[in-house]
Amino acid sequence: MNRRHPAPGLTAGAAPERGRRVRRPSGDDRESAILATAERLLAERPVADISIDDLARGAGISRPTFYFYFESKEAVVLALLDRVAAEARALRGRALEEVGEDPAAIWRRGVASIVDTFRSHRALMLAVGQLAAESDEVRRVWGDIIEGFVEDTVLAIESERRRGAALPGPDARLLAVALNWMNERVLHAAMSGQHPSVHENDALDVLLTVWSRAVYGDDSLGSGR
Amino acid sequence: MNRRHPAPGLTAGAAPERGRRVRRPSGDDRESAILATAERLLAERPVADISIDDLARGAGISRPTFYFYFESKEAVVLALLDRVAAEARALRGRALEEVGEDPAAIWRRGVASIVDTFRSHRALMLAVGQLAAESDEVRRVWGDIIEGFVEDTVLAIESERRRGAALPGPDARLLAVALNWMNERVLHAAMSGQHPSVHENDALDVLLTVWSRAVYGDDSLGSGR
DNA sequence: CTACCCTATCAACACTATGTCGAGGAGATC
DNA sequence: GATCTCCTCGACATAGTGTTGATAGGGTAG
Repeated sequence: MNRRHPAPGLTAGAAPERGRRVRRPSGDDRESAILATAERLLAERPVADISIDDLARGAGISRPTFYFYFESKEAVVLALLDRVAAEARALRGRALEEVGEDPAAIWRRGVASIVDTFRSHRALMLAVGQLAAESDEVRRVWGDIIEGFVEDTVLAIESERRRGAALPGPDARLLAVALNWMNERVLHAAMSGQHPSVHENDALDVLLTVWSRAVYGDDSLGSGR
Repeated sequence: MNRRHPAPGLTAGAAPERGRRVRRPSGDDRESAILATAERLLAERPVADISIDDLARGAGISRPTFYFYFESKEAVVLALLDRVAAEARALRGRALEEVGEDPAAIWRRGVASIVDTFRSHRALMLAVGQLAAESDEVRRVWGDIIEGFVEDTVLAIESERRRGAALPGPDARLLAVALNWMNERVLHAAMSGQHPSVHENDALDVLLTVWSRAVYGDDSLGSGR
């Protein structure tokens, strides 16, 4: 009963447990073979149509062996999500540093980095959306990621209000939660081609317009068309 | 092979096929027993935890008999959704008539009627949210309902722009799609207690604030706190 | 070098759920 | 009373999940 199962999502929620344990190679190989298979299959079809057996066979192992590496299909997706979330945080951090102190640029880059992350990992994002409906664990981890954006947003709104640039009004957190869920939903609809939706290429513009107006009451973030 | 299965969702998309066919009573009784069971069970636990067998047993029939009345679990939920959607359209229609020509009141009532519908059918709304992730059919029907709101919204935005009251800017449809998906997502999060979310009682206020600012650039719809 | 342990592996099983087939029964209609 | 249509279910086929128990083989401690 000496399983590994690194408790997916703790990585995203708390401190990452970086630092691979010393293990003989085959273990890590299998693990990444599973991850790679998941990525490949997700590009082809929805998560719901991928069985644990597909994942196992794709990685060249049997189904019971799969369970030695992951607790479930969700755990695999969560592992992929951890990597992407880390990458996204890095991207976002770099984008925001690069841009200095100009508030308009900060907002633009902040929202744009979310849009970019969705666009460059559409298959994963779609899968997470699916699974979030079924799995408490996935919903929690995804919620934690959104929570990160919300907290950034709250800080930014409050700082802009202090400066007198942003409209006063409802609790910054309420506004932040609403705007960030809007991003998530609009992007999901756009990526999946759900009807009704905006085209992928229009998403950033509309979202920014709504953010701009919701925070400042005007189009000072640009692209109000 | 003389099945009934009224093609759920067509009812929502096109003209409702009102007017029950003349059938001996037991048929309709069974059908509504299934519907009632679904409603009862949905109030207790998530759709995913309700099997077709639960539905059948709850209605006092066997599983194969269930299939005589509905194609699947989704079809049952869709049937419930049809009823609620009709009711919601009526509510919305009445609310808007009652309010005359005052634009601010129209917006407020329009958004409020959506919030109310969510609140008075939370179990169903949650179930639809779950199933929309898995089933194309549910996603399509739900999308059609949202599309209805979007079209109303587009008309209202364009009319307010013509009057010179609303800000010009991005295509009204893009704005409408974003705002309506925001409603959906924020309300879902609120109803399910997903983290992060706004409290159910705060939802209307925040949403209205964002709508107001996105359309007019100010809090002219009131409740900007 | 041998006995032992620990990691890794899978065949086989137990279980749960879905959807279908075919054989009826029971009222209405001819 | 023959027939038709609606309705019903036992029994089956299928597909997926998760677990158990047996085992192979590398590392290592005695």
